[in-house]
Amino acid sequence: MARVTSVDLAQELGISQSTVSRALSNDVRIATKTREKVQHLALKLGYTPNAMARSLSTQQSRLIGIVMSEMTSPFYPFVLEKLTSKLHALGWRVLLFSTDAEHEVDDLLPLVLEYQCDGLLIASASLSSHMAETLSRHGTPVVLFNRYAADASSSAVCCDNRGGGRMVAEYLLKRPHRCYAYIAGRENTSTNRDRESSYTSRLEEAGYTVQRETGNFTYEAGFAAMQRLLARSDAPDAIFCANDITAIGAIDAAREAGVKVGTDISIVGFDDIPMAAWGAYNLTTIRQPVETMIDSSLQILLEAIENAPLGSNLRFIPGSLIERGSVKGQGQKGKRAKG
Amino acid sequence: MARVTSVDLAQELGISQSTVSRALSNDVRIATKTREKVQHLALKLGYTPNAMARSLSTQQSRLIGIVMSEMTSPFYPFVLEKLTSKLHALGWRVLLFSTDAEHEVDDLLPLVLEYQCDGLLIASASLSSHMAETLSRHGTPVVLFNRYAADASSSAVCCDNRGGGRMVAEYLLKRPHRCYAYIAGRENTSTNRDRESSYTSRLEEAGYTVQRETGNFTYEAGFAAMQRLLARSDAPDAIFCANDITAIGAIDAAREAGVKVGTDISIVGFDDIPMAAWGAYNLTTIRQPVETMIDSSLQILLEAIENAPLGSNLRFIPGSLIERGSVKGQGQKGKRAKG
DNA sequence: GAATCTTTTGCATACCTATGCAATTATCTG
DNA sequence: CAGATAATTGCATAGGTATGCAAAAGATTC
Repeated sequence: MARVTSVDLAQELGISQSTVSRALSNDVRIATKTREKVQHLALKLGYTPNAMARSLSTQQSRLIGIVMSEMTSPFYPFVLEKLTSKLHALGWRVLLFSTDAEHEVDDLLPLVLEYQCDGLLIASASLSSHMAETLSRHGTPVVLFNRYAADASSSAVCCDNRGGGRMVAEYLLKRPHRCYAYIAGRENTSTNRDRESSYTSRLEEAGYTVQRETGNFTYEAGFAAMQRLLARSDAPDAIFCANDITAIGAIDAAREAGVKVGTDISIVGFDDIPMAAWGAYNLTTIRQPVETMIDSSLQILLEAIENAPLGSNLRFIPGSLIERGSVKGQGQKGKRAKG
Repeated sequence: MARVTSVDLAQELGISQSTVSRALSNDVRIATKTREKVQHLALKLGYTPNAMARSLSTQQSRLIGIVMSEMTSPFYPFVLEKLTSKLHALGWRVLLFSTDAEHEVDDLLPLVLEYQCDGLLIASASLSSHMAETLSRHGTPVVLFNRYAADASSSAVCCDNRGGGRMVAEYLLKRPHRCYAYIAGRENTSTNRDRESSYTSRLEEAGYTVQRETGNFTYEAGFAAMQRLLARSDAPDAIFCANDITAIGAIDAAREAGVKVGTDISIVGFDDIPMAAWGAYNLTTIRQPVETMIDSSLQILLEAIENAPLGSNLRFIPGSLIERGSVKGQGQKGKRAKG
């Protein structure tokens, strides 16, 4: 029951604890023979180093805190999985925190700090500038994923949401549409703001006004918003949704109302979650460059941990438009379900 | 930059470190005045206790390891989110490990042990008996979620998959079906085995033989399996899929082939993920009692951490059949998309 | 074989908190 | 006010690892 420690190994072999420690970390100064003896015994006795003690001694926890808020939205589990497996491969461990609403992130931070995380990654949630400052005082680097701070005080990696919104506007403008709308995501997110403002301003540039319905990035909200749009006298025939889940809800609402998506009206999403490719939806959308975004975040974060903190680092990575069947005049593109 | 420690507080106030420690943990023995002084200064200087040092001292990490394998399958993010938020509320932190294939879980365990997790929760992955033994030697309680060990050596909480499979068989038998099939999940999972064997044996009891296609719990596999089934001369008209994602793939394949789901053929899933309720699929399925399963797991795990390890504890929680529109002769039940 | 250099090991301590026990101070009692 | 009890604080150490520096052992050279 009592775990075996490096001291136990030392006693058993009649050598000092420091030698054991060095032998186990393959220190060149230790004679090959001793090293082998130690490692052999360690294996035999099932020795496991105590990471807590090590952290205390080295002042490094090898722990990365990940704070994630929309864990059940299909986009983020993928991100989380990739992040953790990549971090593991690099010898880091992941301390996971989840939060529902945005404001709770601040309450979580003390816990992160208690565990001496060497770095922090915050996905789909933002950080008060006060907390950003606390972190920086502690010397804990932080990277925001798919959000950025208004004051650009923290590093962040985002999809180029503005570029994406503009791309959608231009794509829709090229096809025969009368009337445009946007179904929003949660209002206080940079993601929603950027997608909306770029889409809207591009359309206004072209002389259109854009209808708007509220939403919150969920299926149910998309469904309801679409029903409201369809009930209008000037119902739009080109709808850009804040994300794919919302768009899918909108499609289902349209179908239920007997409106043909891809023929009568156009719906475009954002994310390219797996469900967007599912046969029943076949959704035209902006694909977030997830892998690149993940790699970028990790690169920035780990870099900041290694070297001194080198100020904040903002990176926007362009997405790409994936043409499927939910926009008018696209022909039968992507009609087949994804293989 | 240098983090402020309890020693710093002590020096600043001209008292001993032990008094600071006790004051911060609200020890009754400390005079109210002193306690307030200490807590006030702690707040002012932004003192954060060092969890590593505490763990070392108390021999408790307050860390729960969660190992999860199918993080991108829609069922598990929900589980993960619930688990972490409930654990947080109870003052525990979550160390997250993800793994692709089953065999890798063993490789992960040393890492879990290094960080002195007080308990371990393994979801949708299983544990070699060798590793189960290692854990028990270290005195680390473990609970399996939705898997159980063949030798019942570890505690586990599962949906009653056998009951679920039987329920589906009986439900389908009551309606006009000619010919039955099963689209499998990953073969080496207890989940798949239990769902299949109970379904099949109940149907065989009723004098039917059951066709079978392989799969692996994914959309793509379900899609392909359905295509193969439809290509058969004796194509089945009642298909039970190992999980919802597979069933959704199957539905899309059927539609593409011009087969009407809920009219020409019946498809039933397992899990009741949110997508099952989406208008386009409207899938009849077995709902896993997730919340109950989660609460049960935590209860068993935390109990085992508190008290001595009290042997293994198996719990099977019954699911319930959710009638929607993907089975023949159901009428229009659940035709509306979920509100 | 002494002197020098190289290789290998050990000593001592830092890291930060919690806690048993002893010591000190304050409060009470008759 | 002495003596006893209660309240409060401090001392000392454990917990397990890493690491700077000194010491010891071994190898090399002339």
